[in-house]
Amino acid sequence: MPELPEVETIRLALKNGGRGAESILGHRVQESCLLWERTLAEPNPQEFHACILGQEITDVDRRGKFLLLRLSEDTLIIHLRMSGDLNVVNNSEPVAVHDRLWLGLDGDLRLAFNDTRKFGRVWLVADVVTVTGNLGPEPLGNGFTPQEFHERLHAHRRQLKPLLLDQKFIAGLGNIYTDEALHLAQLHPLMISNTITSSQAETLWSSIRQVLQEGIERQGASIDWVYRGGDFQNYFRVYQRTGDPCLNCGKPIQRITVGQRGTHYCQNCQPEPS
DNA sequence: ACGAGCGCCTGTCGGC
DNA sequence: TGCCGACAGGCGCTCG
Repeated sequence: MPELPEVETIRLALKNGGRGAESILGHRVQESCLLWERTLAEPNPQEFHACILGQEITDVDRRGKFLLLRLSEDTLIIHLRMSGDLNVVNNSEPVAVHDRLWLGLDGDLRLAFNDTRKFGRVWLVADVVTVTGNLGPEPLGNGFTPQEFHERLHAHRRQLKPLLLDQKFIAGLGNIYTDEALHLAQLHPLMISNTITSSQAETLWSSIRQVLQEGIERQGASIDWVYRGGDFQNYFRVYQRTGDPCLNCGKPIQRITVGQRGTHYCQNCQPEPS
């Protein structure tokens, strides 16, 4: 479910309070409970329990779609994958149906990792880079320039859509924001990356940043049965708008499958590559 | 180097 | 009503 803007929204809520809960900063882990074994990628459950007890949560960062909970000694890394979410509740509340891992914190709080589809993963590591080391540039970071982006596009000969979804190429984009960025840049999802001009690359660069910023400002998108509180879904240009009029030209939005992912675009505004 | 197919999981929705 | 397939915001793996 969550892409960069949704993960960022969750990060800010954990760090500063929000989404109906208080900040987890400064709280100490007093208890841990793993309810679905495969949720914990590293280390093993015994070591995880022994290591995390007593550590204080000092900060909450993000790298791509990974949440980084900085603890006194280690970092708790969380990837929400398709259906994951993090909830801060009073410890007296019952454990929720799809909670897979929860941490009891001092101050009567519980941080619960809820994940219906069980695709999410959690790591407790000393060195974050062992998990996030292969990620591409952070699209909203200062180091991400149009020139470097153009060079990176030309270093591959791949369709734009699967390339933008590749976290090693750029970190944080998922199916929604990729379709939105390509439509804003007026580039066809099947266009081959090394045929892009420098001005097209710059347009795509700014489109990616624009849709991600919009998503963050709207506190992410809420779709299906999972509700996040954001309302970016009301501002989609193409995603899940198959057959609806393009907001630019009025022609119906098309849906094709690219790399097993539903892909939405406008035939008129995003012409087929020759 | 690249794309296709599949596995991992649970839930919802539309068609019959 | 029930059943059944398609589909879902992700990603790692194998294979050709």
